[in-house]
Amino acid sequence: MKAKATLKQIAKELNVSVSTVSKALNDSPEISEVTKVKIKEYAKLKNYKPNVIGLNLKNRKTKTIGVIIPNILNSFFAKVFSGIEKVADEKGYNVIMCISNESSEKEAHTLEMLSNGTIDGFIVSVSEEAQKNQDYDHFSAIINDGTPIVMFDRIAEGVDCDKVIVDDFDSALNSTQHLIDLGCKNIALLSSIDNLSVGKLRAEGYLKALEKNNIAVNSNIILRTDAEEDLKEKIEKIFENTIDGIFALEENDSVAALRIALKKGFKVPEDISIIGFADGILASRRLSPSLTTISQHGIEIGEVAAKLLIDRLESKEEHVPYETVVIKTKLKERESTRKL
Amino acid sequence: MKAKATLKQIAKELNVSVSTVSKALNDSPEISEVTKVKIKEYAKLKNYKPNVIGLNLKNRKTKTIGVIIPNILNSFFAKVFSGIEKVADEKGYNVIMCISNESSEKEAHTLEMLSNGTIDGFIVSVSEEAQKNQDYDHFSAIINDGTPIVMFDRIAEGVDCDKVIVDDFDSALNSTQHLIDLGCKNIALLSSIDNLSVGKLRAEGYLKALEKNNIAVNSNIILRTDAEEDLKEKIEKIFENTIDGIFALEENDSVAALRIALKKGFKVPEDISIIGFADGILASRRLSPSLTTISQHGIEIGEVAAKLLIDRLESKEEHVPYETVVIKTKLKERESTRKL
DNA sequence: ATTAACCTTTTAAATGTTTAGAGTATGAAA
DNA sequence: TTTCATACTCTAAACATTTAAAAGGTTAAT
Repeated sequence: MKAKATLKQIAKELNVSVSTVSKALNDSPEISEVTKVKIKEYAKLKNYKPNVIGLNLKNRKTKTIGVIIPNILNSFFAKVFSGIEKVADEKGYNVIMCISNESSEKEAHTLEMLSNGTIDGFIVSVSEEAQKNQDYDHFSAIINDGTPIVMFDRIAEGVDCDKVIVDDFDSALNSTQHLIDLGCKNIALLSSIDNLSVGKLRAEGYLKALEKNNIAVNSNIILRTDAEEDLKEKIEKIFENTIDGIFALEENDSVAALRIALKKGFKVPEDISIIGFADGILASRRLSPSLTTISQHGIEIGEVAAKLLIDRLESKEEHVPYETVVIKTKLKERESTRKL
Repeated sequence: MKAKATLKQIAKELNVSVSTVSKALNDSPEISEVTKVKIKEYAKLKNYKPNVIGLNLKNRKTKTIGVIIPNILNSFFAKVFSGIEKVADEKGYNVIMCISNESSEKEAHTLEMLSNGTIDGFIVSVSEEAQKNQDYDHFSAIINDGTPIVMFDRIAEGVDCDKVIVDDFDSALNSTQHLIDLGCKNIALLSSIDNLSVGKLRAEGYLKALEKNNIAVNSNIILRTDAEEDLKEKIEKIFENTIDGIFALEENDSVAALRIALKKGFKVPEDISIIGFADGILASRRLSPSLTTISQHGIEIGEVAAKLLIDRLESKEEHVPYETVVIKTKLKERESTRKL
């Protein structure tokens, strides 16, 4: 492990001052051609690369953004991340990634840790715990300290910052309407994410669609929970009622519903049509029958979030107003719904 | 955006020197109780947090590790990453993540970028392109410069560094043997990753099992390719031969094989048994019938890799010999294979 | 009273970089 | 020959931190 070349070492070796070396390497007109050539050649020989930390200290920025997501194994978040990484890379930014594991405390801790110089700004999707407890003070504190945050998907209503969301309400409304248009009279709602802001919005969209079509709400075929356990049992209970349509707010819910429907001998889509939100890539489109899904454009969400953040970081203006970008979802019709 | 508190500002405000403040906050015995209390209180009031970059420059390390993986949408890599993140977090390290997108050039560029002070060490799974071209110089260069690298899964044979691998050869051997034990006489091999080191090793394991059991190699039922396109067509061609077992080297391959088998009217596992390597979480165990898989313990791989790297970073010894840790896979018997 | 010992604080250097400003030499113009 | 501009290089400060070493002051011991 040979010591890395620094300006200081080069300066000493060539009997010039550190600043001469710096200026020569930055091609300053103050330095004579002869000296420049000499220094540049020597630097190349020694494979000199400016030390990033020295630069960071000088510039008081790091060209690094911190991403905090609840869980990388959820492929929606993985997709968003890949969008972030793509844009960050294009603009010369690094990405530090932290997993909150849905813990409010780890979220807060990470914000604290990274905001003291390590990163220039954050992109965050709020942890379940923080959403449940409406515990958003750690975000406000960081923003007040001057570190910008962009939130996506799971956002904190009260916190003033840039946000990127999916049109959860509208797409739930439209999807439910789609089921109604297909002739479904008894549409079950399956939600295992009723603790999340997005879950609530989607459920509201469903209810709105029923209301618009003068369909009475049947609470026997509505499952709104936040527990992972007994999901199967709970869904099976829903099946004890008459249903001809299922609207699932999460990929897990729709996959589980499909399996149960098939097991109970229903024909999909002939007897029951199923539409579900799809976080992921793998499951839904590969099942038989493949699931009609509402795709959430995870990659695009990530790209937009990264652009918002970097634009703010590089803006000369002090007080750019905060933006909320809504990404439109798209209904991907597959085999689990009849054709109109 | 109020300016963040620094030692300098505190020192000025309290009319002491910067070093007094530093020492007081670090609880140095050199400083009197009175002064300590005064400084600590003021620092707390101003919410002083030491600037990490200043520290990094001083300590010449950043407590940050760089992870370079080919693709975060592949859930095997997502799993490994979550293992890395977990250990890193426990030991107080941050993780910068970069996606190589299977590009050798981006891989090299990332190594270059980050190795000049930003990170203390790397964890890498080699890009497809680099593996194809045996283009590993960028790794050696970084290691020579004194930045440690730990490679996992897709490793570079010639490069001297810590490695974490799965026992690809042995597990392919054992899985094929398992199919043979089940009575399969004509076991097809499906590989769409024949360009990767792991793909080659697994194929060799398959061949070795046939050899051991004196089963002639039938090249008509062996598919070794590195192209994603026409995978379905290629697999369908394999089905034109007599087969009663399928050994798939990648999740995609096994899922595709299952669908095709079912479509062609085969009963699984009665007519054909299927075993596949499983990178992911979602697909295989949810299909009907669910797939028997070789699970790769992605999270454990990540944990071990992170431990290896951090141990090396924090070791006082200069020349700790490099290690190669082999993680044992496990056959998860599900519905796509008969019971013995 | 002198000195040693001690306690507390400050100075200065170090990490690697940039850059404003000062300094020096050379050549030309007056 | 003096002066001035020009061309080049160097000094020093800045970013935020730590720490060895020096310095200042008090107390106690000889």
